[in-house]
Amino acid sequence: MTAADTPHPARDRLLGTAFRLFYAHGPRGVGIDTVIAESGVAKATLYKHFPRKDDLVLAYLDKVDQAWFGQLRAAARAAGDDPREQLVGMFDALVSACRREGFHGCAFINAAAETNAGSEIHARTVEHKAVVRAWVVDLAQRAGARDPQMLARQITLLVDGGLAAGVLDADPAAAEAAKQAAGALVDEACR
Amino acid sequence: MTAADTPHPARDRLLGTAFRLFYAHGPRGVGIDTVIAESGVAKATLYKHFPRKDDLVLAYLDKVDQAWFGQLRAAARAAGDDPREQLVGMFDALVSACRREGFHGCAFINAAAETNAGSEIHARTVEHKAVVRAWVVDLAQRAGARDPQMLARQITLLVDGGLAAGVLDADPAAAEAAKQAAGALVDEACR
DNA sequence: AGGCTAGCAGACAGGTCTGTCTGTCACAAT
DNA sequence: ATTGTGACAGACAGACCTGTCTGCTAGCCT
Repeated sequence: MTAADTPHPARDRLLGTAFRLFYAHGPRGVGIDTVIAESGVAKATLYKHFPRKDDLVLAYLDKVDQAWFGQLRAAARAAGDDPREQLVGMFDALVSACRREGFHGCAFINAAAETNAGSEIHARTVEHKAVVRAWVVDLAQRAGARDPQMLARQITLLVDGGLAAGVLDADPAAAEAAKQAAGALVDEACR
Repeated sequence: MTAADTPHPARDRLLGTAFRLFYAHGPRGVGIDTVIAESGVAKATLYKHFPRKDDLVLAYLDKVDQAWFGQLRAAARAAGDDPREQLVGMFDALVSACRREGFHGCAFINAAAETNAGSEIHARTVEHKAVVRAWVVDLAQRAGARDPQMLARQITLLVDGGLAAGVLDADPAAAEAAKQAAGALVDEACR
């Protein structure tokens, strides 16, 4: 077993390190030199896989998207089959995220905050939020909400608020409050 | 009338320019050279008033705090004397903020996103959010909420969510959804 | 055996950033 | 009139950041 485990071990190491560092300090707060030093990869190798730093940032955001969206769906699924329960249950992902060591809010919002609107990073963030909201709209429809668009917006607002609060102090109480609010709003919208 | 209008005209010009630039691009995205060029102030003058760049950033955040908190209170007051109405009315500040040209989310969250936890800027942000929440807790108490702490947290979550969404697309629909959600939560909490 | 690919190591250029320092000017108050 | 102060102008050092380039090593496939 030499190095055929994955097609590109160095690439994976880079992405893993970038994930950790970018999330902790923000993409702009981490230099390329730090990434290569901590991942033990040569600079030329990095630039072969990711020609510009932004390409690495975008790959990082894709990784975050998969991870976070996955957690959200898993938490919803764990709440049962009723879409109404799922809309509330997804907040368990927020609660556990707040408890996780090193939680620092939403990687997308943090990244978007330090880029000019119109950048690729900005666009990718908007896209991510749109995908999540579309999923919530679907849940809201199946839950029988009178105005699924409105309910979905309110739910995602609560999620984003909880994530934003997490940049400051990762207080699980805020996440619990969001969950309770979601419950009330879902009841209201389906009554 | 020479230059005795204000004690320090250059300082005011610096702060005004910093406010505009820091809010648009994030403190880390704006160099000192840009600030002095756009405000027409000498570098030495800047460093006399603000020994470190962070001091300028903190002064900027104080300015934001006054402005935003003022808008929030004004919107609440405009909604009438009933604390219940005020809890909902404050969201009009969010709605108009979203409509304003160049709206770019919450300056505090954006600033905090690009600093390591533990920095002065981070602390100032936490403080700001605590002050706002304390004010909302007071309103919730006077509104007769069963659990004022909980309601206040939910209201501030919605505000922060709306502000965070504003980093991406300043959609007034999100702010309106937040306002409606606040109404439902207030009703629920005071029933 | 020979060539190809992936990767390591590190120098280098060109730019930008913060913060310091020197020197000059204008005005106001003593 | 002289002295002090607030401000302007800009050079400078030292650090850091991105992205390029040159060499070298080791395994794999033909």
